[in-house]
Amino acid sequence: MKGKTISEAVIRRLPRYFRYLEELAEKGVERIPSSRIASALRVTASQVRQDLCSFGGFGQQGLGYNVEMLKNEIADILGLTRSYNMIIVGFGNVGAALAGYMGFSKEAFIFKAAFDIDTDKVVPEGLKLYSIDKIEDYLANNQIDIAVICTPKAAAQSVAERLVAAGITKIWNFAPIELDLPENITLENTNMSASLYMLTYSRR
Amino acid sequence: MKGKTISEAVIRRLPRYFRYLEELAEKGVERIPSSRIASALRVTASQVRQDLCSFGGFGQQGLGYNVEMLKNEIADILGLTRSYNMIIVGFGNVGAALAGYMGFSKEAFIFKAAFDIDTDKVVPEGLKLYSIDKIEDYLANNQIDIAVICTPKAAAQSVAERLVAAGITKIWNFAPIELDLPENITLENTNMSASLYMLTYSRR
DNA sequence: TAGATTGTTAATCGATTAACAATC
DNA sequence: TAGATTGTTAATCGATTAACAATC
Repeated sequence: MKGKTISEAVIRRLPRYFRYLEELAEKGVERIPSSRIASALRVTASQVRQDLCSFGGFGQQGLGYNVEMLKNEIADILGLTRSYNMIIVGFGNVGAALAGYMGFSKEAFIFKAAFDIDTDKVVPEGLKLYSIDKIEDYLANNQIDIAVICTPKAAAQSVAERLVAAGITKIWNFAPIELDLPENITLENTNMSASLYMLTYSRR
Repeated sequence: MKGKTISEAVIRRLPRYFRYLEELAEKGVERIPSSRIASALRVTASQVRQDLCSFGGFGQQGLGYNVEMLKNEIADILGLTRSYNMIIVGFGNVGAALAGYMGFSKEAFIFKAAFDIDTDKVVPEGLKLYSIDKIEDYLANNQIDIAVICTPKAAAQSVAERLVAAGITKIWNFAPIELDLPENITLENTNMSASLYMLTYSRR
């Protein structure tokens, strides 16, 4: 399977493998068989092997996988070996929560600035808050990798277009709307309501 | 296709249809063909028809779908015709953001109480903050549908177990850990880091 | 009626699972 | 060596797309 492009389905599982491998590494586990990864993440051992094999097998027959090696390999595939400068557009509840969220790797994801209509809002130490008018100015003078849109629905599309025009290629959208952007933009949507609906929908 | 169980893949798309139909309804659009839904959501018309047909066709040949009717039908399937009482466990950045988030339907999702170790935190009007020790007490005396876990990683599993023991069956987990819970619990995970990794991973 | 568009079946495509030879 | 476990191929399963008759 080496050399083939990795499917979206596999990529979506990589963060879970990664998180689990981090835990194992912390605990000092050195080797792990696919069967244990599988039971921890509630998938099949076959799928684990198929997934890991798709980007080049790092296991050893009879011994399983080297935790540290596999973790590093996945980090590399996910692009976690470098750091990313980020800005937040729309500093309401969601924007503020992200800026203060402790779950992100502090070294890998650096919140540089936030933009809002109201520039009097309180921001965490180290983060700068600018008027939303200043987006273009700021992006012309600062190298930013990822923009996070946390504006209300009505503002999101126009903000997104401004970001794209200013050279942003990776957008994380929290506004509850389908953004219409060029093909070359990498867009990730986090739809809070949709997640909640998965709980209100009763299976079976 | 009527009568068959609706697949997970279809269910995951329903919130997007729903959101789009809400927009159309607001604009006063009365009928819409599958082709237009498809282009708005960037899926195929065939898939839209297949999806909608899977829970009983509500379209009319030659005329498309009645927006209001379809919206109500999807709301019904997603369980949005009633309201849900919710509690938040762990009132840090994420918990506070959810409590203040304006994107949820205020009528359908009602945040009743929050629980934290620190009971001196500021909470929005109408929400009560209790010590985390009071969870069992509270749940014995209040009918709660959904519990949201926003604690740090280390506390999440034990909090989840306490919630389940106290009768909670629907859990929305924001803590960055795989919770191990009984089969009958409906669990929805929102993994912020995973979403971000989808942006750092470079396609193509 | 003619045109549009659904509902649904069949064909295709992709992803998951099973199986097992290779090998540590 | 014997046991364990991978890498990988083949089989299965499910989801998406295509096609078109039915019908508004």
